[in-house]
Amino acid sequence: MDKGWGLALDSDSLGSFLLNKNNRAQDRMFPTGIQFPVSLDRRDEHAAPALSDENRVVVGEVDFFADKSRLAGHDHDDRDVDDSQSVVKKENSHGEAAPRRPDLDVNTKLHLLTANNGSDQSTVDDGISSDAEDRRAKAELAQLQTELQSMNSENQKLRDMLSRVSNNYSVLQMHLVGLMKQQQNHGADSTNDHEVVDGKSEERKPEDGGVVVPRQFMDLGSGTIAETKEVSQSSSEDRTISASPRNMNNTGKNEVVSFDKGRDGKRDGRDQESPESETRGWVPNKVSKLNTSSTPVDQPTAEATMRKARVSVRARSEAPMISDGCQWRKYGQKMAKGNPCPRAYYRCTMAVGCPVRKQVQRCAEDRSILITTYEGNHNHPLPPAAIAMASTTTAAATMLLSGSMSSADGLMNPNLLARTILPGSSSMATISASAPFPTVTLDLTHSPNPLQFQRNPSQFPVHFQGQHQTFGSVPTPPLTQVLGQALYNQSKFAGLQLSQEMGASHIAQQIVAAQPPLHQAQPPSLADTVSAATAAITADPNFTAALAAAISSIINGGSHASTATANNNNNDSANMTTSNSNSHKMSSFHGH
DNA sequence: CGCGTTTGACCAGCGC
DNA sequence: GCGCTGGTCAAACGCG
Repeated sequence: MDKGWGLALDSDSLGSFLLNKNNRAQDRMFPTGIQFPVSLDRRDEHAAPALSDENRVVVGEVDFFADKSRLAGHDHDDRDVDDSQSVVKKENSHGEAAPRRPDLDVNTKLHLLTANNGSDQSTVDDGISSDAEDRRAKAELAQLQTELQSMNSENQKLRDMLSRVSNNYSVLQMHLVGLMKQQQNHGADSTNDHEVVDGKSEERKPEDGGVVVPRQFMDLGSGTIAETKEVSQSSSEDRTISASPRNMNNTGKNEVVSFDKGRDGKRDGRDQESPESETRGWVPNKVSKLNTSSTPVDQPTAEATMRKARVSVRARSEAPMISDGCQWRKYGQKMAKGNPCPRAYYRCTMAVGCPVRKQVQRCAEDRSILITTYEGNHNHPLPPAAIAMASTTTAAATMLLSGSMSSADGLMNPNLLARTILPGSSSMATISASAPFPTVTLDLTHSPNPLQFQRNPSQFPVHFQGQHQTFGSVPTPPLTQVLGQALYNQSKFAGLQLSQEMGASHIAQQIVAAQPPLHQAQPPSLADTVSAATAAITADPNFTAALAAAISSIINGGSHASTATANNNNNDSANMTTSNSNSHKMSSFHGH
């Protein structure tokens, strides 16, 4: 993480900007001091505190067009100023601008992007107004009004959703504090009781990362999100639950069972006898005793459901396996149906009992594509770089999944979430309604031209159909595009409304631009943080899987950034193996 | 010798 | 009930 923070802002690439309901939404989202989880653990002076009132200007409820209109009122030396003004004037001429508020004047330096911004910029200043132009203008106005209404509707839904998420988060956070206090109280007679597996106490080694983090904390989300969902399990739940029978006893009741009770007697015996058994806490199939003592009896059901969520990364790689900063041990290989390439199974060995698994398989259609699927939450600290990167994406992932997690019908009503994340997105229906687990797929295999990358965010669809969610068609450089989506979601999470028509870098830049110049002298803002993260992340190939892991973390319930994993597509397994010569030593984190 | 991989066996879920 | 499939286990093996 020695990369510079510089973010090259290309003013020419600035797209439209929809600034909306900044603080108001933020206040609703994070009451009682809960901050927007975007702060990057960069341990860096540039790392901004989370989005907070102290660091944000109160922009208030700003109409999209009014906001853009404000651009005209500011002088700046950006070379796009004339175009922006032109557009603004035109928009004002339509009477769509909301009342201007001097205190909200923010010079975003944005080149406004509307459906017709490429052609109408000269139609105002020159004073020429033909009938054809009037008709076109009216049509545009109608279109814009429709879009505005749509956006407002989406915003409202989003705010409601975020409000629920925030409330849940607040409640669960307090619950966590209580649980941790309970754990401390029990610490004397049951040291590391949450780490006792099969009657054996796991050893926490400093090599894990220097910080001993209780698994309880690492599994925070698992439990908390499970709580939020425990009332909502239905038919799909049955599917998932049945897929995790080892969580249940033979009666199928939601009783908490210890690890060594989950499987049949034969397996139990093996697990108990095997010296490795304690390292095989395959959590998705086994319920932690931690939760036994700290959560409602029926929680394991929901938790088991959530743990089944997966994150899949599709990337082109000739290497047999992409290294991601974690240590993996192969424990199996199978021939999967419909694919001549074997599927390899790995488990994380960075810490004793880490439940994370991943599967690696080449795509049957294109064997240059390596599909890596992650499942589970790490129960150990990860390299700081991974944490930092994951922090950037956690909010996006939270937003990504908030609809599922915060509402009883989340998983059953994915369309709402789809509209929320990317309203209007209609392409690339990659769903597998039959998908056994909720899955987020990062498709990093597409390589459209750079212009598309810059200008066409439709290359970055997000889909929430069925229980399968996809970041699809991420172009080259894919990481930047992934970042763009993350930032897009993040911006929504923060109350900003950015145009879905923007490209990845646009979003990052506009988040930066959204920060009022007057506040530049203040401590790093969200924008600074994001821009810094943008610079670092877009240059860092580890980001991809960091995002994937972050999303996985959220899906599986771990809202903590440290659940993230970072991938580096450039390393092969040999490299990883070498770096893993010490089983307790973190593998090298390339690029940091 | 320790550690990781290979590989056949085993198990559970699911569909027919 | 049976077969298929995915996932995991663990002994055998290889490597440094």
